[in-house]
Amino acid sequence: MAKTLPSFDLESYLPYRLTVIAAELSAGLAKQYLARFSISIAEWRVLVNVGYTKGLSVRDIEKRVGLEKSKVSRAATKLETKGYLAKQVDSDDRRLLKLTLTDAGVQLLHELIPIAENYQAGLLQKLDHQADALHAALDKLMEKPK
Amino acid sequence: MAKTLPSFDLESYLPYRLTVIAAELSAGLAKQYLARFSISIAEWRVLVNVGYTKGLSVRDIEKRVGLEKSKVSRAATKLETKGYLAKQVDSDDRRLLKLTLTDAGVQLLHELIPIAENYQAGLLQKLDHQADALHAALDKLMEKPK
DNA sequence: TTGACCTCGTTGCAAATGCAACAAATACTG
DNA sequence: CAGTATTTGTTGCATTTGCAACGAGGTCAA
Repeated sequence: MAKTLPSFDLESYLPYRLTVIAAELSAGLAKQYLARFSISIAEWRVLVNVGYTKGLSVRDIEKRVGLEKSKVSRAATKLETKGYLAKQVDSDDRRLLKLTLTDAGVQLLHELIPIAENYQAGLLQKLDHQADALHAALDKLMEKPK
Repeated sequence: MAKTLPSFDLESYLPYRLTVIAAELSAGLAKQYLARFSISIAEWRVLVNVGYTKGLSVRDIEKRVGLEKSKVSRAATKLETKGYLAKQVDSDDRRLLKLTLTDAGVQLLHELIPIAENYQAGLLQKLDHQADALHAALDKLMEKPK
């Protein structure tokens, strides 16, 4: 056997690298902070989106955040159960659900946002002055193929 | 109600951005290519690692790739079932498993690597000349806090 | 050598996930 | 209009996941 393999550098393979790093960052945030509030990452994302754009539907969030609609649906249901958001049928298009934060949801965000900002601040510090370059590169990566 | 929320920019929030992008890239690769070979992402990672460093153990891969050891174990078992790799008890330390590609595994990598390279090439093209900057920033992000 | 402790890989189990199927609502088409 | 097709959110179900527990092997000190 001992056939030669084509050369390949896994360490600089982008899908791999980004996945590892993203998982690490999300886990760092979730396990240290969000877990204290019994909030999952999916719930956190839904919460933030609903907080900053009122009346979003499940589908809107699916598209914005890249979460499966079933995941959004279940996260929204949990948040509703916990009293953080309210579902309301859209009167114009009754298939749509308008999601809105309750007062408790707003209150919760007031607690979570500083934690998130703090985490981000730590990351930016590590990045030194390269944050802009990082975002620029990520923008490029997300461009649709022409 | 209508309480004001602290300002927060989800779009530039790094754990979020990286997660979305990483998921998109991995899905792009997996759904278009790996799926054809009935290979999951975890299996693909194990395969590549075993291919390029012979005699790795499950624990080695766990550390290198950031996969749960149970995930590595199950991926390795599947690859073994499919005939792509062989498990062999280390004679020096009989707790360890040495993982090695079979000929079929080498053959499979010969098919997969060009596909992966091609995918990466597309990403690099999008990145234009910013690939180095991206990697440099990711390196910074991964630095251990001092 | 014995006994306490650590490490490796696997597995049981509960929870999370993704996908397809579904009902309800709306849009389109002739 | 009627009838068909599409969209939206939920749910059933099979698969995947992460964690803890386990057996087997190894280490170390007394």
